[in-house]
Amino acid sequence: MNLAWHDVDDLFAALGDRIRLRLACCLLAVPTGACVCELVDALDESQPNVSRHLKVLKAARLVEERREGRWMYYRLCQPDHPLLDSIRACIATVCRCSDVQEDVRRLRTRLDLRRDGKCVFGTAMMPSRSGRRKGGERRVRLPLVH
Amino acid sequence: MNLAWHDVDDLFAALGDRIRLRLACCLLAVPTGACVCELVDALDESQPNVSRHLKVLKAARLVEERREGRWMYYRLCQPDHPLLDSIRACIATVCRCSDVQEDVRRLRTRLDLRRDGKCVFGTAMMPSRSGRRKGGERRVRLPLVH
DNA sequence: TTGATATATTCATAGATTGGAATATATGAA
DNA sequence: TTCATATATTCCAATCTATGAATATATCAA
Repeated sequence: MNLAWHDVDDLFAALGDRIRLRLACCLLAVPTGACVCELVDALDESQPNVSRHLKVLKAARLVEERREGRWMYYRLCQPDHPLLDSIRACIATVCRCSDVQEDVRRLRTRLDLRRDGKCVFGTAMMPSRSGRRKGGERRVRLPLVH
Repeated sequence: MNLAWHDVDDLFAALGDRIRLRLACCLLAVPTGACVCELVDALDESQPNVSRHLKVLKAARLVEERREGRWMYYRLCQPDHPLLDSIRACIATVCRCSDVQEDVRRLRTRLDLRRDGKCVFGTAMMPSRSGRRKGGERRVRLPLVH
């Protein structure tokens, strides 16, 4: 199979951003996918920003999305090209060898809040590192029971 | 070994540009390195541009340089980290599966002009695809005999 | 020294990228 | 319908990136 230049450098450019690389590592750690608010809490970045960066990853065909009610789940695409296998190996190495471990740990904690394997909370359920959320108090919200 | 974010996304960003990816592929094909003018002819890009992009690759610690007389030879760094092995695998796949083959072919043709394994010509020894060089005629220059 | 030449850098500028703030959209529940 | 909420988008300003053109630097030869 022949790759267009267009696709190839977009692939690397997509990973050439800290936030997107962190997202990719998180998604590699959760093969079935994570929803936006879970990723927002894992990275402690704003929701619009996470959403934007996920869009870039999607445009590069690194991730795919599926809607489930109000939640959008993103996961890494299945590698359908040797290059994607190599890219995946890179992401795995970054996962192993960098401080992205913290993000993954926060993500796992967040995933513990799921009910029946599904996200039932919005964002702002995690203690913030950066004090981004004003007031600082954790919003208390009851889980939606389906 | 732990990687700083700084290093990691710079690495991907360095490859997130068409010209730099083409350069990386060319250098993978010539492990002992190629000089700037050979790469200029292989890619048919301007010398300042090739020089600039090589600088970015160097800053990302993907390539290293050595001077030999008037010529600067660039080559891929030896992988000293698992991530660099993975990155190399990516570049190799791109080499195999994309139209960078044309660049590598032109580079090999250019390398045939070497004497004793060293570059003895400047740029503009190759027929131009894009008609970038005004006049269009190939500059005739005698090789320097050392 | 002077001249030729391989490479690097500077300058200017067009275009792309980033991210905060605000807003829009989409879905589900009541 | 109306409200709540998960996600996406738009607007905007700041910043970064890419590249042509011109120039500077470095090396070698004479």
